[in-house]
Amino acid sequence: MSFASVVDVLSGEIAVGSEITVRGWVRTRRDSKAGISFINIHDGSCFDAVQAVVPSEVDNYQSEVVKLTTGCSVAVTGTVAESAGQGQAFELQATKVHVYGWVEDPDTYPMSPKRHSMEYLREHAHLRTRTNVTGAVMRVRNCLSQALHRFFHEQGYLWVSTPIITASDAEGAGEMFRVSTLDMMNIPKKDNGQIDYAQDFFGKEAFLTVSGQLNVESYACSLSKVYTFGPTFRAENSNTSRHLSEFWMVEPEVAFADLNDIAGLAESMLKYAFKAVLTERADDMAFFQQRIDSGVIDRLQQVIEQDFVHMDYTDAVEILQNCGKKFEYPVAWGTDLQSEHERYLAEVHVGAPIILKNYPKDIKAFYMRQNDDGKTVAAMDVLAPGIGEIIGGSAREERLDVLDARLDEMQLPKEQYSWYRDLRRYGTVPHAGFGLGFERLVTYVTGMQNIRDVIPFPRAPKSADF
RNA sequence: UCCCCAGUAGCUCAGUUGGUUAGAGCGGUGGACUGUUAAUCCAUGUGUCGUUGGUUCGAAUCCAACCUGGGGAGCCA
Repeated sequence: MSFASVVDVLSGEIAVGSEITVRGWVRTRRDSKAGISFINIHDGSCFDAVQAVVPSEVDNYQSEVVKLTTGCSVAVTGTVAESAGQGQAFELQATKVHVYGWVEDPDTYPMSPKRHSMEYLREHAHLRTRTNVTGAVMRVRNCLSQALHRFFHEQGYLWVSTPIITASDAEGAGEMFRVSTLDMMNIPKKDNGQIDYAQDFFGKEAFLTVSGQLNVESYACSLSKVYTFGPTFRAENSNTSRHLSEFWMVEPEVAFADLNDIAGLAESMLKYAFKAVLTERADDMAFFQQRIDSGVIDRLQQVIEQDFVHMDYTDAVEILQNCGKKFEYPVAWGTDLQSEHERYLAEVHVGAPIILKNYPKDIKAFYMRQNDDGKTVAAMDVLAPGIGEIIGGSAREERLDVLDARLDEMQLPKEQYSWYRDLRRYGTVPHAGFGLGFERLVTYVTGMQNIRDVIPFPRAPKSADF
């Protein structure tokens, strides 16, 4: 007798007639007065639960088996058999049922076998892991994560773990969380009344990172092809279905690459990940298609088959101005595109992900490489229908004189970027990279509406429970 | 942070032009039936009506503030 996962039983990997033990949680129990009970057991190894057929001859049938409710944890021993009923190819003919843990009060067990709203599940984030939807999301999330690592590994990229704590408050990508061990009730002050950060843990102000990009550029300028994949923090007071205070980001950075190179990288990376999900998590994707978003599989299939549409910002502005649609905000060259504009381009004009390139320099970050026209920078955004920006990237300014001029123009302190400038002083090379919001990718792939439902324990303004 | 909406049973919601005893479905429980599978059928219980304050003879209902959640916007990934 050996232990087996539900997936091993249902996939037919275990020979009919084998005696095994399956361990997991009860999803439903149905009794037949003919003297048997059907118990569906899930263990997270796949979407479906395995059906255990328990005859009344089992020792604890009356005392325990018929009292099992949704959520109880059990080990069921029996033989694998071809199912006599509809709905599954294989099942478990039980000879022994061991109960690990009961559900205190079935009436108030939060994950009762009925439809729950996503908001309700979020408020029970420690138990929503038992549900179909959260299980499916987490398996797809894992699949995407593994696929991305595999993709970069196969392409010869090194995974570089950039620091989560940073002393630079000038990364320029948003509000940051402070990291400090100072006693908040007794903050040390300098003579001039300002806080004396010299007494803090790092001897200076420290924060949680908003991006690994600047750090990983240093590794790209020596190891050539690198990427980061780790948590990122934004203290923005963003209350939307596509923002988190703590999220994961994938940031490849490539030496000797230009904007078109990384646009191509983004495209092949996404296609690789989508293919992996469709082949490896067909069971979960079928569920999303059926219950969450009826177009989700076709959409991924189309993205895989079609070439991404590339468009210059300047051309996009022209299309928006001439499309005849009335927007709440006017479209003008030099201003950032609004959500409604991005949505029109991705959802109506193209109907698929679109790569927008070469934005006006004044609305983009200091490190983006200036184009020869003097007006634009080599930046790109990948916009996905329904979500908006899923990837943002650029060629990096590798010319020290141009970078310095830009720092001056934006009144950024050069001292704080001394090590970043060194990369341009010593053997500089053209390089480029982008950042992929991992949870936004999971949202797109699953068809889920809210980003808070595709990360195990979401952190957002006024929300850090569990 | 701004705009809009919501908060009533374990869950999803209905109700209320202010007035005695607060409603349904699902879930739970008990039973019937059945190789069942979101089973079906019968029976059955459940409520500080988000919090605090105000108006009133009387508030779950009207008003105010606050809290929480949702949708949209901004910021971005």
